[in-house]
Amino acid sequence: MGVTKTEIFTEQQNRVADLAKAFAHPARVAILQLLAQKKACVCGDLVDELPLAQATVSQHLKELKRIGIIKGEINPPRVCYCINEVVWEEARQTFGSLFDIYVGASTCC
Amino acid sequence: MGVTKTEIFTEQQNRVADLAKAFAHPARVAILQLLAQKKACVCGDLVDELPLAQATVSQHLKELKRIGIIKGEINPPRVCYCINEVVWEEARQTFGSLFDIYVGASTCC
DNA sequence: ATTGTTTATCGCAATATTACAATGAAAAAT
DNA sequence: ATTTTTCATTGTAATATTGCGATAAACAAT
Repeated sequence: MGVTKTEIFTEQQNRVADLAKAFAHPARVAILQLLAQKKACVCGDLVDELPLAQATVSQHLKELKRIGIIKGEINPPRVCYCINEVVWEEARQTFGSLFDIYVGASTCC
Repeated sequence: MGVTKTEIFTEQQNRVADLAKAFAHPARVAILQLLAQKKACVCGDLVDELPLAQATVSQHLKELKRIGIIKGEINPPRVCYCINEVVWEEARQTFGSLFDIYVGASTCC
């Protein structure tokens, strides 16, 4: 039905899924790469760097802000975006330990 | 339009997005955790472990196979699933270097 | 007050995803 | 041959996502 049954999974599983969603679209990967590569905040010129309409970029930014992995600081008339260091580290840790639960050496297949 | 413009992004960005999709739904996270925790392949009892219908689980498995992160070996009447070690490592590397491009210490925000 | 600049939001259209019942397919077991 | 078991696929329904034009909002500068 397009409706995910979040209530039947653990908090951790839902959080992993949400963090993964931040990277689950090439446009958002591109945005995050742009933000991560700069030391300073990127003030709005994301639209110029991406082959997408301003409304579309704004929507992806909104989703990234919902997840928490970026921050937006209003600096009228611009808005400056940057990586949220805390959540970025949370994501690094989360995926790090996730990948570590598989130790390799399957006995079959 | 619900249609991602894959052609306007790099191969790498599209691959990251695809790998992230494997983890972008709590049911798939649960499946991957189950498979990763076992040494041996899991032969079909995934449906019993998950609060989802058999058809739904099968659909998620199909998506994970498309991405390549799991393998399915037919062993009639069962099918044994396991992590694809190569792609699992690819994902680990991919996300590892992705998280490393951000060095922290933003000068603003 | 008006204009210009920048970003967010709304509304719409199209496609994608999620979920499941029902059915089909494939092979072992009876 | 029929039944049973297991998994995939099909069909259907509902919700989510993606994309963009148009518009609104917020503020600076004139």
